Amino acid sequence: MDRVFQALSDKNRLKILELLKKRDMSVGEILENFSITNASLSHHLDILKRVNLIVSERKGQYIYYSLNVSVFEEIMMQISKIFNKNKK
Amino acid sequence: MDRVFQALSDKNRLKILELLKKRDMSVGEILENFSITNASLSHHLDILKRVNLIVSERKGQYIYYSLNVSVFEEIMMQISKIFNKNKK
DNA sequence: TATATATTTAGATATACATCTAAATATATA
DNA sequence: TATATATTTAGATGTATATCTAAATATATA
Repeated sequence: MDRVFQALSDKNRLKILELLKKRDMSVGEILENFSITNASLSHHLDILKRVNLIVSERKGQYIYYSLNVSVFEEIMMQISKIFNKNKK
Repeated sequence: MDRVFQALSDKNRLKILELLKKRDMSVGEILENFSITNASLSHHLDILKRVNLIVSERKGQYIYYSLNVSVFEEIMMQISKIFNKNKK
């Protein structure tokens, strides 16, 4: 769980999630919103992918990224567990 | 928001929250559950306090820490925002 | 095969972070 | 005033992280 929070603890990665909230995007499209290199962006995408916050799918030359909404419930539950007093 | 996630991204700090979920504890009581120095623990408590995840209250010689449940709703809402597609 | 898109690798740099030790400071109690 | 509890400060160390440049690799398309 700490690795998920770690993945969420960077402004640029939160911004990536914000972008993907609106619509699925290719790496190039995502990149337009940042002033970092594609190598750095790939690194951030890798981190988000490793903890299952995003998923990728190739479409022709492009690789499209999207939010992995299915992991959302799990994260909410974990956080809920942390704060729910009087419960195991 | 990234600062909250940053605060949550350390195993020891998550463990502190786990402990305080069960009951309020003094620093000494918390410390018994770790093998770090009191200086390091104070540092972690400071980080959690700065983002309002915990609050402290002096009782005589002791200072008791407890979860700040009121911030819970806010965090859940923020995370919900990140993942809720089709919504601003 | 050449080009476009993306990832990966390697090495470099700078910053942040977790931890320690040791000492100083602060507050409350005996 | 001496002791207990906790925080803070300062300096040190080691590791992790974000970023870069440059090059290599992979996949798909023209």
